[in-house]
Amino acid sequence: MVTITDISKACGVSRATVSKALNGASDVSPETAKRVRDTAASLGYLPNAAARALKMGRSYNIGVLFSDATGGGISHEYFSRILESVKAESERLGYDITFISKDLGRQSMDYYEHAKYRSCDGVVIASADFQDPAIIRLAASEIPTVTLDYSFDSRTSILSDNVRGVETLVRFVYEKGHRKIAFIHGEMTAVTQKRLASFRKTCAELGLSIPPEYIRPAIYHDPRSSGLETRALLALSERPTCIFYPDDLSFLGGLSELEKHGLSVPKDMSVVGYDGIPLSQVLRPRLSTYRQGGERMGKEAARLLVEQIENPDTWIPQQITVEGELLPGSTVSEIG
Amino acid sequence: MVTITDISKACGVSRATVSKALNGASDVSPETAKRVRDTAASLGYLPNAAARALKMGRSYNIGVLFSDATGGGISHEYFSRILESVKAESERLGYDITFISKDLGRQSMDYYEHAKYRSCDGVVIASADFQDPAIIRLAASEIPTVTLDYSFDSRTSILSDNVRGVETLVRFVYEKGHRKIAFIHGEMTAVTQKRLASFRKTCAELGLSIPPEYIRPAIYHDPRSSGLETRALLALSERPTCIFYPDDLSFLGGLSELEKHGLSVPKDMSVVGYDGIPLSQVLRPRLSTYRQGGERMGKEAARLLVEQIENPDTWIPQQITVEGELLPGSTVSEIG
DNA sequence: GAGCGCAGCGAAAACGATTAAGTGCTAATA
DNA sequence: TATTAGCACTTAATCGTTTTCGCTGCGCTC
Repeated sequence: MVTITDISKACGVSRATVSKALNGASDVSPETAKRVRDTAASLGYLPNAAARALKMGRSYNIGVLFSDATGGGISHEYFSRILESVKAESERLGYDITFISKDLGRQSMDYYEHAKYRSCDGVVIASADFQDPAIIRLAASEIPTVTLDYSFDSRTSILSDNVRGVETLVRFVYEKGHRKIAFIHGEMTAVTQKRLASFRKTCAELGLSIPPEYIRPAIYHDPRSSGLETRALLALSERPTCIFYPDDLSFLGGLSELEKHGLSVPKDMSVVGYDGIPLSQVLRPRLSTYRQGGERMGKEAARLLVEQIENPDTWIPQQITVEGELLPGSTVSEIG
Repeated sequence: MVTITDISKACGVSRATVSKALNGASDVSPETAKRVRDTAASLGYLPNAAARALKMGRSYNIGVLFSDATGGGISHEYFSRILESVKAESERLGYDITFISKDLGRQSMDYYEHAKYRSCDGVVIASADFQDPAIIRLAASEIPTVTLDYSFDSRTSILSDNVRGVETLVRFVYEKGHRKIAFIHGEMTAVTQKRLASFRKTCAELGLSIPPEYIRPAIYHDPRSSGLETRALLALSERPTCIFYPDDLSFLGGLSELEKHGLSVPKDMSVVGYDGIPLSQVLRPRLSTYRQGGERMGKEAARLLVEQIENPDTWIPQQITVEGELLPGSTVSEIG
């Protein structure tokens, strides 16, 4: 491994000067700087991130936290899109990313300890159980963090506009003439609460009274669970004309249940999804859904985290909401 | 930050002893060891990964390489499943994972340099253009590597059993009575070549002669492209009775094209996919496909990489093939 | 010619951990 | 009794960088 010392010997200057030259310090002559850079290149010098991190207390490494327990694992479209854009933007800004987890090997660490151990300059909390004390500890620590889809007090967060998304969808189906709208939702997280509240509020604004049995709990990304709720809805004496699903994938569970009952979409039943994953636009009929701005969210998360890392003193926590867009699709029929 | 020095002061022993006690070295008395561990715990000591890496030349960090250029980005089911299992297994074995890329910030590095810079103990090459000189350089370097779905000479690799997978599917549809089988394949990578060769070989073994126009190039994970090829197949004077798609997602493009022609699956046309992503088993009809053992592959990759890292001298490169399984589904009809 | 400022460079001390070599000490062996 | 062996610990060097503080000469001013 070629080090700064090798360069200093080859150039006949001190290690201090080499370091300064390589980092563009002002007190080294242009000629020396060039000579140093040239020999560094010809020797194939690479800085040593560990030594740097040790000395500077900065690792140029940011942690990403995906706790799969909540079912928000990497392999869900929405999260992998976020991960990909966090990665791309971080790298653009000169930071690597490392996954942060509980329990590394036989050492048991919590998230905060893990991040400290790797001296992460900051952490993106992408998907987690926000009630978990370990998450709360991390968010309350001195380590810069950005959370996605949840706001801790006086910390920076990026939010998908769930309120607006649901409102947009409700108004969309309302305008198509639907009045009996059912809402199948996921587990009761902060996100779900917002969506449900928005659903209720928008319905109220539109003068719709939604019977309680139209609002049904299911599980995100679980077609089986939403299939069961669909069946329950179909068993009602007064069936809805339109069903909201917790996400695009859940819709598929509903779809097969509808088909079992001989109902076709959208002729006999209108449906909408949520997320706008690529798949939803490849299906026939194209799903009516709301596309969350995952890549924008990931990019903003990385950007704000780095800004916070590099300006710790002047940093003011922000909550940014990233808008999505309605994908009209064709699973909502014009009625009445 | 509490360091080993703080502990040594609190305990009245030298830093060396603290280090040894914490790492379970033999030449420290049980009592001292306990005292050190206790004060370490009470002080909230955390080792510093950077200092460790610097001194030991081992970072307990493994690099993961996903170059999105090839379309094998993180957000495809198959790859995110692999990523997730690589992550889980690595963490179980005490290693963190960091993404390796070209170009970190304004520094331009190739993969090898990046891995060196972060002193990764090894790299999992999960998805990449294996012709890329930068990849070749990495694979030829002294850094332990494991590649997925590609074998470099005398390096360890994990392969999906593409040959067997395609053979299984061909025999499956053959037994259902199909004789006119079309094969839409993805870009001509090593994997594609294997699949195509297996298709040809199995057909030959079964005495089927496949007209050249039944074999059509498309693009992986691109429903549009496979839709076009489907259209071309339907335009033939002698249509196939069964179509192979490059992957499950591509099938959806074919499906919508078939529907446009008023053909229903599997009544008028049988189809099979590849990958066996969860979605494929939620669709109605359930897709007949071959499920690749992504999580097994990721797990094996991590396991073998760590084994290689920890036994560099006695390491013998291996090629492991991970079997998948047929998901019969119901998109292949019984004919003849 | 004394005094001053400045540009360019170097010496040396960190950062936090590991580890080879060495130091006393007690107890067992020859 | 002298030697050895082993235990439990310490000393000090080391990994590759960064950074503070000084030092040296040079040119300029008064």
